[in-house]
Amino acid sequence: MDDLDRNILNILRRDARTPYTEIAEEVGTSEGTVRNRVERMNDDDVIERFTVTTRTGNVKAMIEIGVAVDVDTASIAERMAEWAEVDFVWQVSGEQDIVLVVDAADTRGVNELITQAREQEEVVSTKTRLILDEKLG
Amino acid sequence: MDDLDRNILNILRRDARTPYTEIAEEVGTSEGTVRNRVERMNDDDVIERFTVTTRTGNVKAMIEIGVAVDVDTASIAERMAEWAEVDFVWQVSGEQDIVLVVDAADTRGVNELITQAREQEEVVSTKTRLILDEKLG
DNA sequence: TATGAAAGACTAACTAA
DNA sequence: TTAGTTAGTCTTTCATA
Repeated sequence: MDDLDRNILNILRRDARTPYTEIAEEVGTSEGTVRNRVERMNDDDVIERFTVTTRTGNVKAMIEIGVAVDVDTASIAERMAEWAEVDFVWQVSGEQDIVLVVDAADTRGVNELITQAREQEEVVSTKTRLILDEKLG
Repeated sequence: MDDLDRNILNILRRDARTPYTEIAEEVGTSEGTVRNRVERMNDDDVIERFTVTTRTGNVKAMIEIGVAVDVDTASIAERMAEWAEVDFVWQVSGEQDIVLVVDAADTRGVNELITQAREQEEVVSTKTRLILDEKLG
């Protein structure tokens, strides 16, 4: 990871479809180098995946979840990552243990996810915040 | 937005570099149709952007920020979105007003961001949670 | 929806550090 | 031995009918 890698990543974060030739010109190197660097970062999991961000549903929310002390948080997290409309599942420090970032069609969709979370035996508390606006870094 | 759009999106979410020809085969239509659909979704902002998810920094965190009542939250959010290492800025409901999702090289990097946030006049409180693990939905 | 043209990405051989 | 470059080839996308 050097400055060249970081420069390439910054361009890809804004638009992952920027041609290698264009990136090369911007960062001052050859197309081949950019390609090699991207491949290497992809293999090394510096780049996790190429993806699209969507604004399909119009209601995004953070659902913060507390779980019982004696359960395996990771396996619950893994299960929740499979739920439709869930974008991220984070295990976090702080009062709650898991944060779901969800993107639902409407508030009813968010509510169904909260209900679904509460129905899990391991879940002892939930706290939801609507994401009113999002800006990308 | 119909089922065809949704199918295409699901493929792009997992790998945004899947060729149109391959997507077409998988969803049972032609390359041109896929291309037109993707272009349309891109124009309509159903697709926000093509991007890469990275695991560069090893410390991710949520920095929850409370701001004074009489200030323009949106403009602060916009400013913070420009900070390096910030992935998302969300305006949220709940006790705090803004959530930064950051991806820093180490805990010092996170700490610098917290400090930077506190230095803003409008900021009255911060609360940070480390993201210990992330799973993608 | 097909087809040819253009753009982009990939292969592999080569060069330099 | 590793990273970078380059030319030629192949794949994907794009525009046209």
